[in-house]
Amino acid sequence: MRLTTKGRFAVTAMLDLALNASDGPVTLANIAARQKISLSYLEQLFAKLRRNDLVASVRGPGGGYQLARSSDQLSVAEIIIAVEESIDSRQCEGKKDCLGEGAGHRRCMTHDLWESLNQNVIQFLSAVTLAELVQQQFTPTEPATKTVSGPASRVKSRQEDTNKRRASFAAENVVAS
Amino acid sequence: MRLTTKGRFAVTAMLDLALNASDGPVTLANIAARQKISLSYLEQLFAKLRRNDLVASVRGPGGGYQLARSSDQLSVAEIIIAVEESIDSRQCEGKKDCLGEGAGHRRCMTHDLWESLNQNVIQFLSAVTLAELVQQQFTPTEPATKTVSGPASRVKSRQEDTNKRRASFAAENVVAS
DNA sequence: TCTATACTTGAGTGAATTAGTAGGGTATTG
DNA sequence: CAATACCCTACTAATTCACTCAAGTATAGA
Repeated sequence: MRLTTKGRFAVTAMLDLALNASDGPVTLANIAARQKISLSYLEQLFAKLRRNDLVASVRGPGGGYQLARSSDQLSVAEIIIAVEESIDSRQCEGKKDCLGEGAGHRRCMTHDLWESLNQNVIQFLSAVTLAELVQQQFTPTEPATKTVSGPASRVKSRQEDTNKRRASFAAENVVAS
Repeated sequence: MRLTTKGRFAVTAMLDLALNASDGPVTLANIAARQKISLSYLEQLFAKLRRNDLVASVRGPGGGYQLARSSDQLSVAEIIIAVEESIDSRQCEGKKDCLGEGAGHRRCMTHDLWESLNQNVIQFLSAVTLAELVQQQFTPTEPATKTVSGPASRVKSRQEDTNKRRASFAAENVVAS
């Protein structure tokens, strides 16, 4: 999966935008200062966000950026895809198999697995809106296990079908920074 | 998320191992030939797989590798974590915030989101066993996954039934959008 | 024992990608 | 008309990836 600082900065910046929406357009300089992100880098990211109609710009003095839609209509997936230009893992190296939809063409053995994973991730991120992230800023939340609304929190409770080894394995491998 | 060719090759190789388990230990040279992966690279990967007790090695002539457990006790998550050593995205750059569990310590704004995503991915991959991948080799399946919901079409409804995850992988299931 | 087989390890490297910088523009408004 | 702030292109240092190379160690069968 492709998830770099680009994507994370973009989400952070959009969240900042949402949080400061009340005072008119927000300048990149402000975001840069608040979030400690380089201005030049932000400009790059916002160019893409704008091209994807996730933000609207206002030029001239007093200008800045605004969300293009209400925050509950903006998903994290959109933001990441906009700046990363594809959320996919780099595809199964397409040399011999796995290139296509060709009729009798054989896909590589694990093709479906990765595709399935991609869908899972996209679905997860599509279900998280900026509005939810905003909300979360006001509810400091105790330990992250109680996480944000989204598929994961439900998954947590329906774990009984997996055997214990795997369950505990997964749990202890979620490293907290 | 961290998912490179390392992880993909490892899963492919393990699958190859599972598929050829009947003829005794499988040599890396064979896997390399069948899967078109460099032998030296495979050796690196299998060193890690062995250290994590996912495979057992048999030395000497006629030797090779075997799965350490039955294929339905081996999850894809384990394999990937073994070779990638952590499945996390590179953490929220831990400079000032987001370093810890410190009592009143402030986490960066999107910390919970990424952690939640990680859990989701691990959960997903933990639920897929090698045995299931083996099974899938014998049921070619129609193009399982259709085009994913693009940025424009957002997923409104939450994923309700997480037990379907496995089914969505084996059979086909399109993201409702 | 001898030796071919096969696992095991560590170091090194070229190519690609990332994470930014630099330095110009262009549009708008007070 | 000048200050503000968006806009765009190109460049680069550092990191990471995806291997390769070389030198072992252990074992089984002749």
